[in-house]
Amino acid sequence: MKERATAVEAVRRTNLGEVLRLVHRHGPRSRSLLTADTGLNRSTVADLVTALAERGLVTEQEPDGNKRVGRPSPVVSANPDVVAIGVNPEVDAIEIGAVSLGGGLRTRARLELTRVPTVADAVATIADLVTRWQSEELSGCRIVGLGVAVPGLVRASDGLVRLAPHLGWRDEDIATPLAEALGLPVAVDNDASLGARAEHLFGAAREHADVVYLNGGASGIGGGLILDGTLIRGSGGYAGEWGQTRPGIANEAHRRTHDGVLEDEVNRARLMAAAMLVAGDDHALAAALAGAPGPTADEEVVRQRRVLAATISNAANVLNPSMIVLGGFLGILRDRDPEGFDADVRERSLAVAAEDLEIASAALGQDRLLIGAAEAAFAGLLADPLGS
Amino acid sequence: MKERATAVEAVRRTNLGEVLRLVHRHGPRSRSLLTADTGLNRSTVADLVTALAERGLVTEQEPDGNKRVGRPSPVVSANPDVVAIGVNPEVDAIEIGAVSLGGGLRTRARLELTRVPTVADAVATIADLVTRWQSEELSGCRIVGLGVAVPGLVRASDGLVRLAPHLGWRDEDIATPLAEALGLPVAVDNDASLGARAEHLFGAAREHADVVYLNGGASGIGGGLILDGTLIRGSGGYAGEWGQTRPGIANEAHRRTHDGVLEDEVNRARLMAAAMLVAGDDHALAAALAGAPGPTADEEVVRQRRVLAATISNAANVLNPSMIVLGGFLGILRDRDPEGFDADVRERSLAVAAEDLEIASAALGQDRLLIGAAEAAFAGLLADPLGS
DNA sequence: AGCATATTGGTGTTGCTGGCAACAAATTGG
DNA sequence: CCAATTTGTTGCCAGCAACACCAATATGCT
Repeated sequence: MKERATAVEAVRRTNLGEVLRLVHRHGPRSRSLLTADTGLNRSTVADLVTALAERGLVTEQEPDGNKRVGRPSPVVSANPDVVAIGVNPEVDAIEIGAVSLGGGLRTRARLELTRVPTVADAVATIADLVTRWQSEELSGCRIVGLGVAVPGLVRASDGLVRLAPHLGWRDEDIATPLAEALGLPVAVDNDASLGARAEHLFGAAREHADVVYLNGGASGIGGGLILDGTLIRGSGGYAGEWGQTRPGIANEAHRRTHDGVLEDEVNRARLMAAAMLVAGDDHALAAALAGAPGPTADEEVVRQRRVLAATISNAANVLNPSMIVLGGFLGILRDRDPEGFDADVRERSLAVAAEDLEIASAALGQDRLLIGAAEAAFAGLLADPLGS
Repeated sequence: MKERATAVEAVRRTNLGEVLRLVHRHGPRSRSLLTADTGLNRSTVADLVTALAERGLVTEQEPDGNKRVGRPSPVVSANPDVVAIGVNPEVDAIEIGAVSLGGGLRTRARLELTRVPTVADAVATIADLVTRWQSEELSGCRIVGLGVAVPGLVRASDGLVRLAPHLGWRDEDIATPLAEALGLPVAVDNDASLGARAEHLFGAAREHADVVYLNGGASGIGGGLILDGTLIRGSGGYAGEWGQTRPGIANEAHRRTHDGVLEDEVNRARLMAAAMLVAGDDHALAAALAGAPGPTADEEVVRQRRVLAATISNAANVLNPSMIVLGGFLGILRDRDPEGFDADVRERSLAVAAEDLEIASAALGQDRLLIGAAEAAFAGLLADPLGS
């Protein structure tokens, strides 16, 4: 192996990656469209597509009969037999999905657990299922890697799980044993960051370069941050921990804790209690809140919305995103009256920061984390499509 | 002019820019050091340096006698006769500086004003001085452009000043008339963003890729944000407005306004009042606070520090920077007891986010904005050193 | 002093990449 | 059936960085 590739070869890698990224993220495209999108020469694009097709990364179909003047241009599609595995270990289950190049979820499974998994449990369970998939559902497929979405703090430099409180993991390395068990490259990242990436690529925040993503789960509030089109991880990889910030609460009556952090105040358990629910998913929670008798549930919703809106407008002032995406129960809070919520945020934001700001509830459902995790696994391929 | 440069030529541009950037930002370097830093081949670096020298951007000196084994390597320096002009229009004066390639401030001037300048005033004053400089102090120099640091909100796409409250500017275009008057390219940006860039390149945040910069001035609190090594401007260019965020205040006794924003609570005027000063710069303020009798001044410092620390720890949790730089009177607040302040911030931050976090007061003085503005003017040259 | 060794600059050559022009192919529309 | 239009294909060219080889200059050992 060469110590260092030439800079001209890097151009080739970049261009190959750009073509592959286009067909991966924006669906099948004709060669002529690719030349327009990349700005490269026709002959160059032809060469790049041929190279990708030889490696089995893309396929060329007959031109679609869209009846335009001129010679029809063959359509280039990502090969759906090239897949990445996305994994999301949680307290009660491990979810695994195989995502095709092109973005389609090919298969998925939810493995229920009887106890909170250790790293060894998780590795064994995952390796077992993936190995089975390799000889069944995914036989004939090329698996390029695994991505793991961990509900906790993940060190960016090496993917070490510094702290995943609900799993009870502390300074655990899951990447190495998984990679050894399967012989595949493994990427590990925080779940909210990967959710942000998924919403950015395939969900509510498509085409937005500056995105704030906030997700409310049973365990707390996490976030992801895309600025200038790139996922921001911070110096250690721990960026996005909105749940641990201290919200500005103007009305002291709205405060439930002394000097508490956002996830103490805006909190799924409090909503469940207000809706008089003992258990249930987000869907059940939304329904219960809508049908709850008396003013208690409404008051709690209003209170949490207020605190959340204050936090979001702070984020809008500091980061000036064009899109803020709310996932999990935060989406429920907003959906009770989206216009009112958005107006509340805008009112507390700088006018110029608010003028281009959109707010949306998450578009992708449960598959969000699996897609984001798989995307992290695809990253290496997209950076260097022909690389060994 | 070509419609589109070839991708191989882009490699050349990038490499030329990288060499020039190295000698600009990190001082004179031997050719052999440049090859090591760029990772390029010796012969390539020789070619690049020659091309830059032919354009008068760098000069080569005799090897310094550092007595190392092997053939001595000539030292490459940025040509200090290549300059960019940095400008900072303010309420009471317009500051202008000529910054050399290499980072040195070559000349500067402070033009006192009798009234708040209009855009036309500012353009006339600036153009006048720069024209005089061109035939005197800067005769023989090549001026590559102007950068303007505006105390207000600047639209990223075209440099339009959307709102500069203290100057009374609203939707004003200063770039076009300045560019026409001088025949030079003009870049406009928010003052705090440019201050952040200056601290990042030449000040307290050197070598840090993720930096939060907060500056406290007479008019309020602005900020700049460098993440992943790049200046974050947000979707419209208005990122960094910490002054308009609502701080988390745990102790209600520390609150001075109802539902006020950070710059209502943490505020230079309140400090001046507590120090019983009517006028004075930051130096005078620091001295007065240190010497003020009675507990009033101390209490106000403690109160403002608390509120500021809460805001900063929120930023640390969300952005996970490796360095937070405090400028202006915020630096004074911290300097009263740096260790105590930093500990307060750390205590309210996630442990993992705090472990790599440094906090510092700004290292560059008054020249900060001029250097940052000039750097914005240099950006075009560094992106394409031989371009037209 | 003399020689081997180490490091770097200089020069010409080589290999790779994308652009380009000319030609061929495929389709529409009259 | 032909003109117009658009795109794929082919062969050639220019730009760029790497490489090999030689020259220059220093150190260190004998």
